[in-house]
Amino acid sequence: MGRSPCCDKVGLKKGPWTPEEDQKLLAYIEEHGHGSWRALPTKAGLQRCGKSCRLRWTNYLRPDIKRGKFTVQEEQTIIQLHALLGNRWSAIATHLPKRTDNEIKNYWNTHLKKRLTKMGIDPVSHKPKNDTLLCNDGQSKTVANLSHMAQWESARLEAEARLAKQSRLRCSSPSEKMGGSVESSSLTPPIVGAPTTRSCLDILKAWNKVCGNKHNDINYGSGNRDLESPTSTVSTTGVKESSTNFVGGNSSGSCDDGEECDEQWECKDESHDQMANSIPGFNGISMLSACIDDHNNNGNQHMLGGGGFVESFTDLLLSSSSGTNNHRNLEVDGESNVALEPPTGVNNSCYEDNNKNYWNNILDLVNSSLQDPPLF
DNA sequence: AAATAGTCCAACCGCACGATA
DNA sequence: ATATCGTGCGGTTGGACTATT
Repeated sequence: MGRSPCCDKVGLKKGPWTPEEDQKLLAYIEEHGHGSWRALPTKAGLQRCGKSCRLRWTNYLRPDIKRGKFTVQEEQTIIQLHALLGNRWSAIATHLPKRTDNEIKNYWNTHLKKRLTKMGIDPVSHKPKNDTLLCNDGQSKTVANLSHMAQWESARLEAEARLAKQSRLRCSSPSEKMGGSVESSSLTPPIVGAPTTRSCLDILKAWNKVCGNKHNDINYGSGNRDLESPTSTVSTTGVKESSTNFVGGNSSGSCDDGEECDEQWECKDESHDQMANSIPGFNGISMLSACIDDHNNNGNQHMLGGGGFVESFTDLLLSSSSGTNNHRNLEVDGESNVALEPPTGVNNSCYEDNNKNYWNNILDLVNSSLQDPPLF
């Protein structure tokens, strides 16, 4: 399959865009929509290739782009989603309204990656680099299970992104193509069940929930610590950012000293041992799915392998993000913290502890680092 | 004040993939 | 079935800006 050049390079301008060029592009798209990007430059009177125009539009000129500093919440979301999805910037961007994949990518590369590295966390695997903190077998198994989950969630997010794309393409009028309103933007497609920042965070909240509340008693000393601290307070900025439980409602303190962090990692080992001993053939997906299935209680999405798991998980997330929560014992908003009923017949606390501790530690470290300026 | 290093980010590049002829 | 087109995506670059020496 041959690949033709995106444009005739001769005589076309490259490099930074001038205000005049921006104006031309904006004016043209406002009036006609972008249509075929390849044909656009000629029609718009621009000495650029279509690709350059498209990039300029999607990354800079589009009206629904939020510029400026990333909030702590956005940072957390990026870290969490990156842990799930890896460098799938477009998928991550789908869950960060008004942010472009390019912007997120840049922010990751220039800020977050370095921050994690400095904290001794591998920004690729999101694992602490210091293996002595971990039980090797337990960690590898946990990560393997987690990886399966991430693959499913990744597939789901990609599907959502695809839907968003299709939805965007369906917009025929120029004004719609402009993404004139925030709600109809390509980043936040106006489709039922489409991802939003809210649902993104709920993924993590739900995971937090699904992966066990009993954990609180073990690791946080106080069983209702999440209750006490549903939000993350960032003292360096003086701004109290809302946050997810997932990232450790205890963001501002659990890792203030190394011992407590170590404690959590040690607990991970311990709980893994319990898991390994008590659940032969343990499988993270089946565990979570059983849990999800128990909550959905619809019986027809019985999971493994096919879309059942993904759909159930999605349903769970969507239901948890909706204002009215019809699922029993599932409340993910920080304000309420009703204990999640464990799946019947499954002792999953160990695995849950492993996963939750793992993710909580990452974000705890990030949060605590934010309060520790000398680190950065 | 000049040189150097570091940071940031817009823009480019090339590959991949779906749609279509 | 194949070739081509159009576009999206992730990786990388280069220049502007800022901080430090």
